[in-house]
Amino acid sequence: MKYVDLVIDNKSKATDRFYTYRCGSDCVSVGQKVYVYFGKGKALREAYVFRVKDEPGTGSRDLKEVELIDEDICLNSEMIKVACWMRDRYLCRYIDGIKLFTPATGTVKRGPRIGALEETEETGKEVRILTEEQKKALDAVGRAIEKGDGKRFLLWGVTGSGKTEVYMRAVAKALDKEKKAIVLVPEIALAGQMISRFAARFGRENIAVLHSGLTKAQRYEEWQKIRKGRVKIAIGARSAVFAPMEDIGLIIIDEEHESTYKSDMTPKYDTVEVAIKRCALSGAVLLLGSATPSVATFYRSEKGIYERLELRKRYNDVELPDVEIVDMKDEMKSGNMSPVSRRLYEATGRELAEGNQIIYFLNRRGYNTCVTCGNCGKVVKCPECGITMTYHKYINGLECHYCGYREEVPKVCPGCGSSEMMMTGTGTEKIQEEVERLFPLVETARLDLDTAKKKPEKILKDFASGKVRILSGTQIVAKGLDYPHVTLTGIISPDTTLNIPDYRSPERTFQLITQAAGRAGRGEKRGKVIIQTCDTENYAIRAAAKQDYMEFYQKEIRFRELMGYPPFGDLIQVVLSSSDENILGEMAAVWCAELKDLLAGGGQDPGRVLDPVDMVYVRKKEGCRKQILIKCPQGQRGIYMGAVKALMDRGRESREKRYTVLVDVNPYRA
DNA sequence: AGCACGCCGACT
DNA sequence: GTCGGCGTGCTC
Repeated sequence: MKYVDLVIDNKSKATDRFYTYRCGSDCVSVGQKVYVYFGKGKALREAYVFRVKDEPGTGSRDLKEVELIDEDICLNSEMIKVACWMRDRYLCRYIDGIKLFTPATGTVKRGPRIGALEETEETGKEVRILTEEQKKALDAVGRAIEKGDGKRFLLWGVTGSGKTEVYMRAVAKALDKEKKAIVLVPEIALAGQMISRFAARFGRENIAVLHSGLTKAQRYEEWQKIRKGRVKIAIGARSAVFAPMEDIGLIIIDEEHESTYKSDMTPKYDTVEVAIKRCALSGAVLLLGSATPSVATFYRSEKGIYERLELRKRYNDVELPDVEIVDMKDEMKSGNMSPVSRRLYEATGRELAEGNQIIYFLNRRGYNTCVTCGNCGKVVKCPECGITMTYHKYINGLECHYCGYREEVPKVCPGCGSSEMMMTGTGTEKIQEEVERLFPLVETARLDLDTAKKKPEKILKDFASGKVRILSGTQIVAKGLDYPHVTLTGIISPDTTLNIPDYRSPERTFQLITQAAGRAGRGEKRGKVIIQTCDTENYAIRAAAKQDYMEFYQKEIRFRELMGYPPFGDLIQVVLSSSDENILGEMAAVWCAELKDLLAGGGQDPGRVLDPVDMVYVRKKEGCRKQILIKCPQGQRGIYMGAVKALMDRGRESREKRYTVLVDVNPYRA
């Protein structure tokens, strides 16, 4: 007879603890899914084994018995440990962590088999000769895999320096050691390319794919392939970090700095942190890759927490583009009200005359980004989310970019009734219109979320064939595009990203400019980049113009240290929401005071708890929201998270709570 | 979260 | 008398 500590699968926070059951079967192990009767319920409930014991332990009460063991879904002790760790790190429940490791069960709808889904273009076994830098990087990673000591690397490689080739060879080394590998990409769209290249090298049958775009049946099938050890490589977006894999030798995170690695759903985990944990538990090697590493990651590579491997040389020795900054304040002063500066206009004309192609980049969809009343100054906001509505010409209406809510443009101000409604702020639609006006003789196109939904292939095909000469768009054009005839990139306004009130705005701006600039000059001819900004002296823009990561990093890291921002500790965001403004204000004050008390009692500086502030995004359903930010210094995580958790548990005991609490560690936006 | 228990008012 | 409303409390 064995005894097991179980975690019951339900939606309650109150049952987030271990329950001891008797188990008749001796072959029960940690991580197993079982079925039990729980409480007064008469239906079988799902549960997971967290501990297996020979004695029941304290309290001799009559225990219930495990009714059934699920043979198909079994995790292992490493995964259970990760779930336990996540509970402390992200203040979620045991079961929230477990659920990430399990395939969604329920209605098993048979979708198309994955293999048939993408045409795996077997590009042949093209084997490139490694550069010296690639060899060096691969040797270091290979040695670590050999040792299985859980070492971590940052592969800092400029675009076109051959990171993927290093990834593939590192995976090959892991396979040689009878180990397996997980490869993570920032989004589903980029998984396709990675899968194709890995499939060509390792064979499609040796690869499983995991991402949120799969149907339940597909996900279940891929999950079992991994769980049963039938594949040695798992590729996918962030959720693939929970691949149910044993004998992991290597986890690769490509484009490590991308924000998509932070989950927006509970538990709000950070994929890199989870990967670090899994590697530490299994002795696997972690390989983070980026051309523009996050400041936090680079700091760790400076401190030796990650070993830094550099790929500075681009294939074919492609020259870096020539970058120019245009001051948009001067443009306006001299009467040019167009979002396209004279310099950019001239340069575009020159490149067109040479027969080249041009990309205009602006990180904002829509035509006008703001509708304001000229009389009372009121801005039209989404009734659901409270954020500014964007005017789209192609639907001739307003759209909320947060929830998708649409409405007509009000003829008169909903606040004061004035008819002086003003449309301001420039988005990609307006840029496209401006480009058509300025260059009426050439074919142009726009690529952003709106056009990508309809006919992305056609736009890309027309651009690839050279039919379209000027392509304007959002992030999509800054990312993967690789066309040799693009010689000029116009960065219309990095200020939109820079002016978002978030401590990482400079970092994101630097990354975006670098990415966008990387689109120009990928062929024979040297590229040119024009950055239009009102903030010509800004360090992020200056450094990006020089393509000098180190200069940016050194400025930024000093600022972070001064402010106590990551990587110098964690930012804990406590979000309180309520339909009643008074209750919210009251509770925010109480939480703030009690957090300060608790921390002061633990010998901490209460000044690290910032006063509650209203949040920009206000969903109507949640009523109003306030956030309290806590700057937790390095090494004090336990005390700080403990204080937050203590308050959350206490709040649960008080019966009538007319408000809700959410906690996000190092949120995407703070 | 379920689910049952229990205490109170309305209707057969 | 007893049916059913939901407030309260526990789950190995």
